[in-house]
Amino acid sequence: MASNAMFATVASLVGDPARAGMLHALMDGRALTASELAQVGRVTAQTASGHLTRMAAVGLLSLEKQGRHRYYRLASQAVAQMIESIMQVASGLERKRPLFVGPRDVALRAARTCYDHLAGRLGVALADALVAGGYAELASDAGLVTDAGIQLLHRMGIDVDALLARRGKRAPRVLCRPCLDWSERRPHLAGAVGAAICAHSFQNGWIRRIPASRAVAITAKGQRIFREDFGMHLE
Amino acid sequence: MASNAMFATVASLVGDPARAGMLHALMDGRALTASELAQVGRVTAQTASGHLTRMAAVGLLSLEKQGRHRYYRLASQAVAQMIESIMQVASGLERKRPLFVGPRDVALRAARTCYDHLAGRLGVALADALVAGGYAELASDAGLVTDAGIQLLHRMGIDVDALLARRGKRAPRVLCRPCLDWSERRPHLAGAVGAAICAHSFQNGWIRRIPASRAVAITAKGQRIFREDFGMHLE
DNA sequence: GCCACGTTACGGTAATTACCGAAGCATCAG
DNA sequence: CTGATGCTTCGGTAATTACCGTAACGTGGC
Repeated sequence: MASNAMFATVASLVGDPARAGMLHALMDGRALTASELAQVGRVTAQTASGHLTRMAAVGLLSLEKQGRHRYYRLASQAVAQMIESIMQVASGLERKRPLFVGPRDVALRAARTCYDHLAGRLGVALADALVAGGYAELASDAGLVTDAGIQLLHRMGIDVDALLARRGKRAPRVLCRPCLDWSERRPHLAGAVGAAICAHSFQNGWIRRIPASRAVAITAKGQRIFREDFGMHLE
Repeated sequence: MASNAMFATVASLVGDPARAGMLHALMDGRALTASELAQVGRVTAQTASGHLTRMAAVGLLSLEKQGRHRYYRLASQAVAQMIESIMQVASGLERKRPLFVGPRDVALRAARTCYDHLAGRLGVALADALVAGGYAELASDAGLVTDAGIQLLHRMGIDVDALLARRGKRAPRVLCRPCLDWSERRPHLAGAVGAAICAHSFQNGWIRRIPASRAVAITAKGQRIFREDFGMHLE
């Protein structure tokens, strides 16, 4: 098969520790500058520049010039899903050896973004609450939002119909993708619906980003809404 | 984060051309001997042995000794999904340059297995037929089998209820996972239901494996059943 | 016992590649 | 213009690692 070479190229690019760190940092879906990425990759600016150029040339990253800054981001959702699935395997394999949890990990495990949706205990709790309330059904393979769920989201200000219309065809049911959480080992809500909820949570100030991290903090307002409107149990 | 090292290790293992070829060959879900894998990786037996030992040590592969043969297979479905997602990215990036299609690719594009389910034009046609007949609904994120679909599968001899019971909880609906086909660029049926259909197709002689390849051939019996019972359009 | 076969362990070699220092561009501020 | 900042290009070095030849180790057949 012809694509075998490109397959190895892609995996090989991801396989370098410095580049892996950069990609990891980009998993929150934001665009970062070359300097920031050099920092998270723990290499000098020159080395980082080379890495970034290569990844952009192949198409893993997309580049946006802005003044004297160069913002790199993941090129597509497919790339994010690929990284997610590798993390999935890696965390599964690592579980066999003793695992130290640093202080930064604590925040990450509590709540973080996974490219475009919520993950960590927050993400899992959200998924659990939606399932418990009959708003969604979630299996390991796939999930769907029930009519009650569509109404709930609409009340919260998320127009699911517009979401579907934007994606072309109007499906008879609102389907969503489950994403197995690497820290909680439980599925949470991904896909278009998960992304919409995450974006809406940021816009309305329910959560905010913790600087220099993929972790997010839940605001007081968010605490109330998640608890009262979604029926979530945030320990 | 601690798992960054393992993340890079995993991706790095997949990133070597020889190992990539081996993993690619293992994507049909079968177990292959070290010699066979050396052949597909285009390396000598000694080199292959080293590769295989490393991948098994990390946990990407599982090993089964049988007489003087050593059978290696993908360690888990998670590994298969990871490879699938990398192929996804790789084929998307490669599409930009002219692509020559070898004679072996023709068979692969027509019908092949993707770890545990059907892919290629056969897989896509199956998915299309199920959707067209109202037996399934398939979005890019997720999919589900309708009641009519459950009945159809039951008539064909696939007990969906048993399938769900085996997976623990009985979900209110039969959900399934869509898998974007790298050759057809269209979703086909994966997940538990996809795997069951594939296994059943082999057992009942609707399809058979083409030796030394992930490609499968559709038997005369299969042609008839796919066409008449499933309503598929095989070009 | 023997031989054939599949597989693994141990050398040395060759190629790849990540890395940084120094220097060169580009952009913005003054 | 001058300086400062962000980023890239170039050159040389060091480390990693894939590879194979040879040899040894198991297993099964005779």
